[in-house]
Amino acid sequence: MLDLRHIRENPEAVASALARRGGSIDLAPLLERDAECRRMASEAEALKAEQNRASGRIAEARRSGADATEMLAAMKQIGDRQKALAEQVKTLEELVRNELLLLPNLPDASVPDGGGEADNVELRRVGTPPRFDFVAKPHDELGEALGLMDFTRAAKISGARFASYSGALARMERALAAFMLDLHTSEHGFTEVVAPYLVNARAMLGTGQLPKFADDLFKVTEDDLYLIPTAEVSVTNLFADEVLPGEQLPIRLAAFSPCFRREAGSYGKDTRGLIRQHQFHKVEMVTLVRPEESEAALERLTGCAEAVLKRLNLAYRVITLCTGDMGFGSARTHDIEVWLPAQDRYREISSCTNFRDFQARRAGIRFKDAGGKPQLVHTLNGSGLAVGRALVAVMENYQRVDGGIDVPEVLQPYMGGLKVIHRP
RNA sequence: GGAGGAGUGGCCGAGUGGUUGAAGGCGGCGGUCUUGAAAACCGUUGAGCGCAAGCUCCGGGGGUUCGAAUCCCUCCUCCUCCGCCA
Repeated sequence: MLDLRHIRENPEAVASALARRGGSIDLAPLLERDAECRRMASEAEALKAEQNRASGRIAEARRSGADATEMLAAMKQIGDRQKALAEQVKTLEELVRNELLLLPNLPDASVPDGGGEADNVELRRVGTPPRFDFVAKPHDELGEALGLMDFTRAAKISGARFASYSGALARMERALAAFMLDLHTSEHGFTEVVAPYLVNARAMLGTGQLPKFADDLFKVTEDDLYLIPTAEVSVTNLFADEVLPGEQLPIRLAAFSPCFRREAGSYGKDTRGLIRQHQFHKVEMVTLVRPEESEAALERLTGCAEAVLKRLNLAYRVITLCTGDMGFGSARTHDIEVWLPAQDRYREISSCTNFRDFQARRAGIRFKDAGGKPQLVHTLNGSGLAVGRALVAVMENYQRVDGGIDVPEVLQPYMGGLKVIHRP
């Protein structure tokens, strides 16, 4: 959520920053409503003040045994007017807030302009894509040929975009997750955390999934809970409505969790294989920092995600998303894309974002600065990494001519020393 | 799921309709004392909105009243007992 005061004071700057994301947003109606709201609020406050003073006088009169009936009648009227006015203020405030909740974050000045994917800027390429002297197969073909991946049976019980895999592939999923968590906790200073997979609307609002993106979420209507699309939601909201002691920052948490996404509007995209599923696993890194540290924290976070790919010896590139391709709450995002031989291109495997105070304002996450004043933190998060897609990358990059899959060295200890996956 | 109890400031805890944003204690901060520290003593110490006056906030929402932390309704959370259960 944007700072309403900042919009009031810099309407043109905000409008032009928002325009960089594409589309056009007219802030005038919002500002008018806000001004109207504040006019009425100060009127209501004046009435309330009068009421409070009179209340004191009535109390005094009562004590001294004087007659207060006249005052009572007068106050009744003022009270009614005050109440009506206050109600209108509340309605207006809610309206303003609801509009505010629909505004995306302001892109950082350093973010490249652009309308979509094509305008993203590549920062660096790391590693060399492997060369095969045979035609590289897609992971789903490899998996099914190995008899370890089954989309048909998964569809039987859950429909499209669900998968089942077994044996060494299932174990590799677990190995990848464990490897990632171990790396982040032992070398990158993250603390591992388990948090709820079902959360309430307040949490979804805090990180920005609601109210705008309800269609992307699975909802359990019976209990008014949502399945998390990423652990970012539960982990970040762990600190909602808190004022953290300044010395606790930075907070770095890593969480493994399943993620659930309806993928509404992605019909026909990535219909084969594990790339785009309704349910997948991800290790998520969440960082809470002081405002002046968030820029550096984004680079650090990106580096932590990259470290996983380096250890797995997978080729990747890092790109900065342009204004038109960034997520709703993002001020600046780096995507990491891993090389997929069968697709002959890089595909997203991690997204690292600096939200600045956008989420903190929605969720109410603050810290006490040196002066003892509560101030909004900056929040960041990044995939470290998407486990399903990491499995895809390993399968495709480590495939053998015989249809087997070599197990990356760093994963072997997690797989009982297994070096090659063959058809059982 | 059933029965009962409770939700007050960073924490503990008083407060059952009238200057109570809220006694007291702990903790924090500042000071006195001390070579220094501890102890003791004194002072100070919530947040949001507003240029300010001022207004709001005692789990959330609603109601009664001139006036509510205090009364009523409702929801949520926690605790105890019973039931069920990975």
